[in-house]
Formats: sequence, structure tokens, C-alpha cells
Amino acid sequence: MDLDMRKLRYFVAVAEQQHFGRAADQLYIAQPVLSRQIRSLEQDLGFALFERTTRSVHLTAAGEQLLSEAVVVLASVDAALRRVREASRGVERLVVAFSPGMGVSKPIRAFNAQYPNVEVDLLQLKWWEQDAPLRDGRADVGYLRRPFDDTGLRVIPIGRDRMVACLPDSHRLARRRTLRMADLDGENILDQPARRTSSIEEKFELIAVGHSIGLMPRGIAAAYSRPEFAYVPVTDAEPVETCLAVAKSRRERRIRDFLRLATASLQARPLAAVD
Amino acid sequence: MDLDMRKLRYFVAVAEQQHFGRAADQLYIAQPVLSRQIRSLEQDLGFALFERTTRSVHLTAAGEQLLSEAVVVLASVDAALRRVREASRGVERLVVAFSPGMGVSKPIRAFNAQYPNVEVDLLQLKWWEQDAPLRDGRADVGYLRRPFDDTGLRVIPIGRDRMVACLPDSHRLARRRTLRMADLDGENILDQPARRTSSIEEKFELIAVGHSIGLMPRGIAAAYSRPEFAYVPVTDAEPVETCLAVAKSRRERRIRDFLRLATASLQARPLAAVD
DNA sequence: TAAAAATACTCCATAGGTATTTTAT
DNA sequence: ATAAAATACCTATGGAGTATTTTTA
Repeated sequence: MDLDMRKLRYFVAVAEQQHFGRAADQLYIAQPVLSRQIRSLEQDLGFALFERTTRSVHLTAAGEQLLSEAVVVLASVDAALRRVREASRGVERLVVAFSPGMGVSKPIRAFNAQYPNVEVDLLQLKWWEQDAPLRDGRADVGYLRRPFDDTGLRVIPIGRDRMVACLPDSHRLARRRTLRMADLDGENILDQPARRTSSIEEKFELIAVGHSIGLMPRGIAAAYSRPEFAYVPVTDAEPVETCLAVAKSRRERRIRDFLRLATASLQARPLAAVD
Repeated sequence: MDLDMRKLRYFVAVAEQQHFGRAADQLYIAQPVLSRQIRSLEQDLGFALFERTTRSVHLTAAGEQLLSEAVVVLASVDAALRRVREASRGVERLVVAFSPGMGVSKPIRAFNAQYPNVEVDLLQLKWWEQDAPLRDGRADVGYLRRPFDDTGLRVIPIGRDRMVACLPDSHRLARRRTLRMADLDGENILDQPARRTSSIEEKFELIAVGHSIGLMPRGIAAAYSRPEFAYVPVTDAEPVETCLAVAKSRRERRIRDFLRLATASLQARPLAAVD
């Protein structure tokens, strides 16, 4: 049921050496042990990972896939353990999540300067799960854009992001300085996606071929912008609110400190996303 | 040495329940087993994860960190295993890596249409490791931007990306239609970063406060663009070459098929990055 | 004093070792 | 004929169980 990291390491060794004996040497274990462990792994999974004869060892399709997965799994487990060990030595850590296109470098630099002992990580949010990382502890604070589910979150509005139309350079409206919603009547409007059904890249592709016009917050447009698109503000579309958010249950010192600095830096100079 | 996924699951249960007995029930094991497994995990790691009395169980700092790491590790192992199982059932998979700002949706849609049985994944490359994923098997083909290390790779040039200057809206040169390198004399030029020492966001921040001018390929500028920046082509800066790349050792059918379609679609309509 | 974690002890599955056999080139 | 993987068999570690003790709010 659980994937065994030891077996996974053994598997990687055999896959890379294409040879049980050499892999066993490399792992400092006896060759029969390795044979048995790989068989056991194959039984756990329910399918073969190698096609073996006494003269050759080759990966199956599943084996190829497992090899590429194993490399990243082992590396990320290592990295995770490193961070946990750091935490055990008292290193503090703050994960700041942000929706694409929101400016976070300024408050983070301010925080870094004042709390040099706190490691700050960045986590780019997906538009279809803005709030989940704040709930499950992957992130401590987040810069989000409405709409999102704010139950259980402390939300501090920090500004509004104006809506822009995103259209191909060649479009008849592309040279306008501003637009109104009425100008878009009859166009196929692709608004901010509500499901993760298809990739955001696909939506932009639909815009590129001229089938649709995108209507989205300026920050999103900026984050995904392409040279062949024009972006025109839509003056009477309701701007979306941008917010700082934290899970209500999180009341750690470093989180309060970050919020204080972040809201202060708002006063000092507005973020890009702020009106 | 190896992190035990079973123990990790147990740990998550205790952390979430804040109670050994309830966690044991949830896991369908006896409470003493759980006590011993958690102790064993703590011994493996070398530090405590919980502060416990008979009345309360609380996470230590290291425990907090491990909890947030565990959630993502367990989820990504699950996802990895799912992909491996799919592979064992004959599902083919193609991972297309791309440097930020390179248009890949078109060839991928063409490939999807013709080979609907091949799952296509996207992997956004970091500018400091464009080629590594092609070597270690994380990606099958890549859309890269020079410079990168091409030893052992098959490289197909697909176009050139013009250099643009990236500067604050308020800069004296921001309204120019084009620039020449000579115009930038005396400016603090931040060229395409060569090390991962500091985040790319920091560099853009330096530009925002007016300390520097960025000089970068148009595609990168587009991918990271912000509303308050102006982008002006620099006509006499050497454009960077954009390429399709594959590890020479990879000669699978689906990879050849993708390359064929991708180069064909170049003829049909140039990519955004192509001159 | 009572709820809850820890300890003591069993049993058995499995990782690891050595010696040997099987098999495909 | 031989290199290399698989099998047989042994030991010891560690996971899981039940019964019991320890601890502190």
C-alpha cells in the first residue's frame, strides 16, 4: 500500500545500472537481496518494472514512468526533510502564496530586512485553488484575488484590480484606449475561468485565433500576457478585490509581523494591483 | 535513513487528531503501536515532533513543518503512483517542457488531435535549469531559449526572440518605440540572470524602483510583464535563438511524432517567439 | 481519580546475509 | 561455458497485537 522509499532507491539503482549485480555493489547490499526487493516492489505494484534475461535488464513502460517519477519523489522528500531539520534547529519559515500577477516582492523584501532569520518561500497559486493552501498549511499568508472561499480566513482588502479585455492585436477593438461592456456585445466573451476543466493556455489559444475575447483582472492579464495580444481596460466592468488572507487559526508571531509590515507597505506605496 | 511513508501517514493522523487514541482508531491500529511508531519516527529524525502530556498533544516547530511537508509529499507520491499505474495499462505520456513565455499550446493541440491516446503534460522550466529536465527524464521534449547546455541534446532551432528593454513607465526612455544599445549607455543594465542567487522577482523589483533597466528576450518580458513596466525593442541587441530540444538518447515513437508535428506547425504559422 | 500515553511481552513478516541453482547467450 | 539473475535457507530487526503501568490535569 505505502510506497517504500528504500525499494524506490533500489529500483532507481537497477534502472540506472541496467544490471542487478552492479546496482547491488553500488547500494552495498548482496545481489540476491536486490533481486528479491525488486520482485517485492513489482508485486506491491502489481506489474513488472523490468524485462530481464540473464544477459540483459530493460525497463518496461511502467518502469520508465516510475523512474522519472522516482527521481523527483526522492529529491522532494530530501528537500522536505532538509526543511524539517532546519525547523528543528529553530529556523523559522514563512510561506507567502500569491495569485498570478500580484506584486509580492516589496512586502517580502521589507519583511526580510526586518526579520532576517525567517526564511521566506513563495508559492504561486493556481486560480482554481486560491484558498486551499492557506487551509491545509502549505502557505501561511496569501495574496488573493476575489472571488475565493473566505470561510475561516481573515481577509484584509488591499485594493482592486480593474478588468481588461484581452484580444488579438488584429482585432477591430485592439487599438481602443478603453472599452465599455456595451462594446463587447455580440463578442464571445471568455470570462475568468470558474473550473479547471481545461487549461488556461487553451483559453488564451482561443483568444489568439480570434474566436473569443478574454475578460480578466489586469494582473492576470499581465501575468499571462503575450506579445501578440492587446489589453484594453473595460471601464464599467466591476473591478475585482485583491486581498491579503490568513487562516483564522494561525496566530503565530511571524504571521502577525508579516501582516503588519505588508499593510504598512501598502500605505507607503500602492501595489501594482492597487487602484 | 529513508523516510517511511507509513510512519508519515501515522504522524499526519496524530497531528490532525491531536490525540493518539483517536488517531489509532482512525488508522485501524492499536494505540500502543502508534505511540511506538511515532517515537521511532522521532528517533529516526533525531528530534521531537510532539510535546505530549497525558492530557494534551501538541506539535513542536519541527512537527508543524513536517505536517505541511507530509501533506504534499503524500499527495505527490499518490499522483506519481497513479501515473505509473496508467503507464502499466499502456497509457502513453509525453512531457513537454517550456521556458517561460514560449508558445506551446498550438503544437500540443495538434499533437492531441492526432494522438488522443497520449497524455500530454506541461512542465514550466526555470531559467536556471532549462536542460536538466530533458536529461534526467522529467521531460521528453523542451522549448528552450539560448543559452543552454546542449551537449547530448538534439536541438532544432525554431526562431529568434528579439531583446527588449524593460523599464518603469516613468523612465525617460519608456515612450520610445525602439532603442539601440547606445541609448542604454550609463544605465544600470540587468541582463538575463546567470545564477539563481536571487529571485527573478527581485530583479523586477530593482527595475520597478528605477535602479536598473532589464534587458531580456521578448518572451521572458511577456511572461513576467507587469502593468507598470514599459517594454521597448532594442534593435541592435543580438536576438536569442529559440529551440526545440530532445535528449539524443530518446528515440521513442511518440517523441518523433511530436517533433514532426511541432516542426510542421512552425511552417504553417509562426510561433509568437518566431521572427 | 480517570483519561491517556508509555511500557512489557508476545508473534510474525520481512530485510539482509551466504550458498547454490537455473537460464539464456 | 559462463555471466548473471533467481532460489533456498538462515538470522535479526521491527511492526502489530494484548495486557499493564505510569503520569498529570
